[in-house]
Amino acid sequence: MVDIYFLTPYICNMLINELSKKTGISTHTIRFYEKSGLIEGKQDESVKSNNYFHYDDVTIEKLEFISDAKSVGFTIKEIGQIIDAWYNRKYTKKQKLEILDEKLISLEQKMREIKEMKKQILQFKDDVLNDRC
Amino acid sequence: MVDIYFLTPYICNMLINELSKKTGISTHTIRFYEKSGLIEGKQDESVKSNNYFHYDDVTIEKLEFISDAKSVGFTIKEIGQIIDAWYNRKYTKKQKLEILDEKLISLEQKMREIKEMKKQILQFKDDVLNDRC
DNA sequence: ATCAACCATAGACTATACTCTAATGTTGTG
DNA sequence: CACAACATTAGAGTATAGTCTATGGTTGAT
Repeated sequence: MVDIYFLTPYICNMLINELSKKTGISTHTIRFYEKSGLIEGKQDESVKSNNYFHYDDVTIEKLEFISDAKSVGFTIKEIGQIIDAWYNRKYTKKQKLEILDEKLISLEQKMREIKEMKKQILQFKDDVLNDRC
Repeated sequence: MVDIYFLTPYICNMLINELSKKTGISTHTIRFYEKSGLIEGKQDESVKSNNYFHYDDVTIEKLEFISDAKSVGFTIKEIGQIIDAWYNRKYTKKQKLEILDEKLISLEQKMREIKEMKKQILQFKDDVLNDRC
């Protein structure tokens, strides 16, 4: 009997419920992300009795990346571009690097915006403390 | 004749079209923000022939703040809380400082998420450059 | 006085990102 | 072998944040 784990690229194989528990993202939302093309489960061809999707550890990483990205204002579409530039074969090497560089620039911009906001909120605090508002 | 500008807190008085041009935000969106309670124009009581709203320079600052905040993932509701904590009288001093501190913590969190994303995208670039994807 | 360029309100419409329900099938433990 | 706890798809419903249209009034330059 051959150990299947030597034959698959999957370190770990889980169904959607386990993936949901490990990431804190609901199964509904995970399915929504899958329909949106951000992640991808695999059906086991050798099992004919069901059509369950299996997910690996990379999917957990992707979902954590998606959570971070959404939290700082990236859209599903933008997140999809990043993931595709990393994982997908539909782009050339050059295109991938262009997309990733573009997103790095967005990140720098967001970082500046956060610093500006922080400065302003500290000023607001100062205004409140000194009864200027 | 008394100069009205000595009697008002307004440095500059403009109508919605000028405000739109100065901020790059459409008049529709500005009105939407006004309905949402983020900004507030003032009608000139002495003018009976129209009901035009007038905006001051602080409104420009607020709109720029809103743009930054939206860009890094804050919702209208959260932005409203910040602006109210700064400008509004409906909170006590203590409540205002609590809200502002809470938002500073959100900003720190977002900054961490951005740094994490940056690290990952740099890794993605490395993967692409070394044909690991 | 005319007319383009503005102003206002109300409400319909759209896109995004979920979130939930219904209907139905599968698995595994007592 | 029952049945709780899982799985699937399709599609409806919701919240958020605009975006647009219609209708009607005002302003200011010619």
